[in-house]
Amino acid sequence: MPEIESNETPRAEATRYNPAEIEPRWQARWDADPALYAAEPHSTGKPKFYCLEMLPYPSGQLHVGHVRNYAIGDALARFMWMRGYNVLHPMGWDAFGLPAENAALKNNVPPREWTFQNIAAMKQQFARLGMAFDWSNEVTTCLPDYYRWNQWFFVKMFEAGLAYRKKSKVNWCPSCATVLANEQVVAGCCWRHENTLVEQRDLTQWFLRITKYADELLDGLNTMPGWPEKVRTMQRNWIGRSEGAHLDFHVAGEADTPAITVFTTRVDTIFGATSIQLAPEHPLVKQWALTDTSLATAVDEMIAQQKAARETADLGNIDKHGVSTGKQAVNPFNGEMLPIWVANYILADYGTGAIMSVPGHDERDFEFAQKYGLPIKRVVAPNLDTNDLQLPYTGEDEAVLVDSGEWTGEASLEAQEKMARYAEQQGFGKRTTTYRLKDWGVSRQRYWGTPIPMIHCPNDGIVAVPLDQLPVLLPEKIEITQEGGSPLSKVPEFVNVLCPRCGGPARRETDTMDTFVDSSWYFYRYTDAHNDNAPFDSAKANYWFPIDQYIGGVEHAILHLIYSRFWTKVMRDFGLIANSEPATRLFTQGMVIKDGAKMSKSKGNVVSPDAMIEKYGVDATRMYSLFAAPPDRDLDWQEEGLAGISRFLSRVYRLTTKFAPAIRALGAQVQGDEIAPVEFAGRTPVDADLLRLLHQTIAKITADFSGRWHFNTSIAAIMILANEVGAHEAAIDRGEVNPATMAEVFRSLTLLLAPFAPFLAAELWQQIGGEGVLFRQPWPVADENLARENEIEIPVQVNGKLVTVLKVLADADEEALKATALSDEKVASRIAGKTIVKVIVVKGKLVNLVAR
RNA sequence: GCGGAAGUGGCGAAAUUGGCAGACGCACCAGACUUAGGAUCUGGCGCCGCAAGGCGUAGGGGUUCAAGUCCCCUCUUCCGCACCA
Repeated sequence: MPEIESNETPRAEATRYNPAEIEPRWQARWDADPALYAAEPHSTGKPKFYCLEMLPYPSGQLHVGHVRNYAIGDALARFMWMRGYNVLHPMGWDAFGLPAENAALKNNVPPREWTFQNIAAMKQQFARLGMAFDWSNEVTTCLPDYYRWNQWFFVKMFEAGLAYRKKSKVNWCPSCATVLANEQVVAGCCWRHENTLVEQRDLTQWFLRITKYADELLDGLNTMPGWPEKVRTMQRNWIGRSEGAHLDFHVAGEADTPAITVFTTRVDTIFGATSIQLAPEHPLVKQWALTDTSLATAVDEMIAQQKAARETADLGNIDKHGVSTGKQAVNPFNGEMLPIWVANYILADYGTGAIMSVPGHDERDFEFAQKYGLPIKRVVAPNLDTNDLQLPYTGEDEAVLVDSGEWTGEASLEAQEKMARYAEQQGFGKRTTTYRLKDWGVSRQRYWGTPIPMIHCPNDGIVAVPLDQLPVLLPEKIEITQEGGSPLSKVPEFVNVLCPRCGGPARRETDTMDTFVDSSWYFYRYTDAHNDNAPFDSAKANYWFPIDQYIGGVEHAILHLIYSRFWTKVMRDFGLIANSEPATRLFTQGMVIKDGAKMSKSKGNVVSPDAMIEKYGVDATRMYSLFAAPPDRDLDWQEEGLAGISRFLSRVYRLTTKFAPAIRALGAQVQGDEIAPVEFAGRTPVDADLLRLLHQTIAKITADFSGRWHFNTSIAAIMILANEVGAHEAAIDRGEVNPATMAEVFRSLTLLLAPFAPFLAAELWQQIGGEGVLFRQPWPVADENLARENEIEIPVQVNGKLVTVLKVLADADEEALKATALSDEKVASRIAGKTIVKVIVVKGKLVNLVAR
């Protein structure tokens, strides 16, 4: 029983909205029926709808951002059920990762135990929040029955040449004590440690050949209108395709030295090249530095300075400087001698780490040439007669070549193609495409991740663990320490194995996989999570895929969302699935902020959903997260607003429960969707008003779900409807409303509320005598005839300024509107003494009189 | 620097196509009920003005009978990328 305050009247008790009593009661009922939200067999003939929210990391606590994310997805899933779809709405845990190891260090609890405790706690929270998840295909990525398929994919990729090992410069986070992928470096710092600068280390690591799919990943973006343009743009920029050419410049007088290959997108400007610039890390620079101590010193300084700049996260603003090597290279197009320099603005890991410097037509080269007095030539101009052209001029679309030998007069864009072709014919060049995207480094020197299923054999080299020997289990007994290096390397029984090929002693790979591997394909596993023979059954995946709606934070625009697109393409090429893209529609919800700032423990502005739930209930908390802002925008959490939602729900509760006995008494009339038809003639004006607004509201909310997802206005519309019902409360009391109208209004109001306030809606559904599970009831259908207004208000303007608002019949034609407007007193006084030169009448919209 | 999004009352926001700017909610003000109110209900609430009326969607210009919405310029904020040749 609800707690009753000492001096409240019994009547108040009976009508009081008490979510603390209602919500746990319904939660218990739903928990007792695990099949409630389960997807149906594929044979039902219903259209399928795969509704997916990004799975959480089991930190142990849901925050209000989660509540918002899952409130959006849950509302959509419930709506789609009510619209008759077969909905898949699963959930799981992105359960590998560093926090579990940190917790182990701090609290001396094994990562596995910590993780499962957190999962249990968060699952409770999900249940308390009334999230309609189908747990029958729960995925927990740290369990062997999941990660064995990571290993399976890894071996398959290794066999297909998509997973490989190489030594390279990698990002190293000292706080994580592990390597990071390029995608995990944000502004020079670790994505998990905003203040920890990432170091560069030379290590041998495993990579996945995502660059093989660079073109497809890029071009596919054009076929994905259901993804936000922002995300597609970010991915385009990240992939960074540039078409250009490699050109070889021979070093003058050094026949034994290999030619310097530069990458350029502007072959057409080669007659304007006045130097060659090498990255400090370029192999030739290293070679020359061996015999040139001043060069060596200068280059070392440059590298040190770059490192320092990286530490202030100020790499882009570093002053350009360089040093001449004293060598010269030959321009293959005209034989000119170009001095070879080393410059700090040349990136070693983009293109070839060497460029031809064209100061006349590149801003960076211009800045550098000015500083060091290198010649600046003009070889491209908007037209042949341009003499006073300001350099650098970087245009190319409508530009022509000047002072470029036999190429003079060619259009810039055509010359790029022709000159590259010429270079190919002459053997000193090749047309090339360069990408910013690099292969995905997946090795992590950590414990709590998927063991990479590879074996290092002294005889056979690198050997994959045979598929039938998977999974390679992560050892349970391990001491987590803060020392560097892979923790697994300190577990002899893990490391020491026999080579699967020769049977001799060998060593297991001790690195684990990046946790983004886990999340790259988890949503396929949801379609068949208990499969012991394959990652999933293709028929099942092909039924559900692509995901119809994917919902998550924009922070994954590049990381997870590019990796999972890559993984999808790989699985397609392996013949496992038919789709090339994982999700038809992607929705990125805004952040939840507080007092204008991102919530963080250090700022002390974190809002706990538990506290909100305790005070206002789940329904109010969920509904507020949808009401306070459109879901794609940032939401500033204001508790006062939540109180407002709570008041609204109380009003709905009071009104509905007040009339519930009468509605129940109508008995069969309210069953299913069999509402007794309300005859036009027998309807009172109040009936007509209520039904009109009801059907307008149904139409609006239905449109919101299929369109812009502005649930803030959907909820506002429900409030307007409820307020209108409340305004007619006395009329209903007096019997001025047809009981069938009242029944329809309350019944539909409850159904409309179901996606947003599931607990209250379920309670009210029961109270008004609704049968069956609320979320499987058909969504109400708007009746255009009932929704139609017969009288509307039309603004009348004179010279574009509002003069009055007239009530007219909705179907009044233009002549009638004009006549009504002209006969109005206010209008007449406004146009007195003037001549009407023009009358603009927009039927159903307005009348504007132009008078002089 | 480049790319993207945005800028509307005291606050969160609304305004599918150019057509009554500020729906809905918060806060606030007044009143009712009340021993009491951080409950509930009623009314008010962009700014200036007693009013009539005027002004008003970051600022400036333009197109139009009509502009928050379309075009040009400027400013500010947030996000992403950041020497990508």
